[in-house]
Amino acid sequence: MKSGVSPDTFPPRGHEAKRLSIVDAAAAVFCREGFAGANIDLIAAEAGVSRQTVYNHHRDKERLFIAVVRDLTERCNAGIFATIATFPDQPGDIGADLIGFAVRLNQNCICNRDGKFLRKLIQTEGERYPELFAEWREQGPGRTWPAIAARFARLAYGGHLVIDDPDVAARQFLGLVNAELQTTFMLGGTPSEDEVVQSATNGVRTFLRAFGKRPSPTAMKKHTALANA
Amino acid sequence: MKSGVSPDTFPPRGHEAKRLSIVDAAAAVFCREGFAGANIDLIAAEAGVSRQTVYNHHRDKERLFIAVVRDLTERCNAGIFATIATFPDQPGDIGADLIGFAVRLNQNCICNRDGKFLRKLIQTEGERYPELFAEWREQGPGRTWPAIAARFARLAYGGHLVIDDPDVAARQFLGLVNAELQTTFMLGGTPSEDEVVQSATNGVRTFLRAFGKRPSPTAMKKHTALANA
DNA sequence: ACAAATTTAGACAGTCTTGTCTAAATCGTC
DNA sequence: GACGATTTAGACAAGACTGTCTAAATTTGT
Repeated sequence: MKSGVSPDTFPPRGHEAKRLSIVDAAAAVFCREGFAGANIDLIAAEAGVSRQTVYNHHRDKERLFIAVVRDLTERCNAGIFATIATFPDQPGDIGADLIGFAVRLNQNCICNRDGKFLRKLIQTEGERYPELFAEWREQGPGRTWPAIAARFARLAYGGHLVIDDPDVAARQFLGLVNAELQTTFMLGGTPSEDEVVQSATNGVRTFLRAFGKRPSPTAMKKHTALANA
Repeated sequence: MKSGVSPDTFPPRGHEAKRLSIVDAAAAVFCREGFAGANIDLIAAEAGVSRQTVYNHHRDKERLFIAVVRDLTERCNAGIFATIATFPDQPGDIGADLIGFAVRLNQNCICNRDGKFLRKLIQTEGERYPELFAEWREQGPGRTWPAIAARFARLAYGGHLVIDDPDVAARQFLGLVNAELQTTFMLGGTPSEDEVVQSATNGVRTFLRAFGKRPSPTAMKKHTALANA
């Protein structure tokens, strides 16, 4: 019974910071080296603590790994939902607004440190921990994709888009705005902001050609490329 | 100076089969366990040879790994180019033809054993061997994507599609027809044929809404969903 | 059937890693 | 300043893995 400021932390606090730095360092090392290649000594050194402290907070390597994935999933989900809250429900310029949303989603949730790490861990160790990653699937795409779909449904209901199946449209939106980043993602790289904007711009343009309300008269400079040779 | 039948293979042949089975087993184990977790004894056992034979063909673990990636890249590229040769240059029903092409590409090149293994190795170990995977990038996406783009350019030139930038269209085509398979790919799974067909069908429908010649009168049952409540 | 090359099984040294243990040092709080 | 809890450094046993070596067995071509 301490001063009651933080009700649910057994050890006082201040080394909760240590727990955090351990999980952070572990995420980085697990990503770089893979689960088997990750070295507890290295994690401890990178976290700035002794090896024993690592074993003190997390009983063994496997539990540490699970804590890392849980932590990343939680933070990434929070970021994604925060970004979904910025979805343009009543767009002015729907093209620019969707591009902005796509760029925010990429920069704040997918290309940032947490997103990059979580993606890599899922790809690398997903098959080794089926339940853990089933949990991620439910908590992650299982909740975020319908949330995005609901926003697109609302845009369609408001007459800004023509959409048959909002779930399909949401997945295709993500596929389109990330279409040019696939190779970079594959290799674990981080695309530059220019690349993100470029891919989002091209993706949204195509998305609106498919789902836009009509061939709206804004900026329709047609490059009818020699169609009748 | 042997009988000259196979000019560039030092050992006669017949244990070239062994070399193959070693590389094959190594691919499977490297994928399952990662580079650090892969065990040479296990690779030898899975290949049906002794450990010494593994060290005999490939000097050490790292060279074995490199041989695996080179081998997979080569075979996957061959498969992709073979499939690109079936691209519908003069489509009858362009929708059905593009769906067929997308399904072939997925089933024969991306979802098959080689494709799955190569993808996983790139994701898992890409950062550890920059030159090796730079080579893959050049030989793989660097050559296949322009080849697909050229086919789309031809369709546009023939008046079957309306495309500004064939490179962008090609990448977006791939993004769209794979939009519903992302989660499965992430976790290293193999989508069922139904899922592949479904994703391709939805993807091509959207692709043609964006790049199709016109709102062609075939099957336009509009679900105008309560737009004016 | 013979000879050369290849493969095999097993042992081996050296290295690395995990997880535990202990005693000293440090930190936070009263 | 003192007390309790936490952290630290280092040693340690047990096990796993790589890469080498040797001698016997097997395959291959002629």
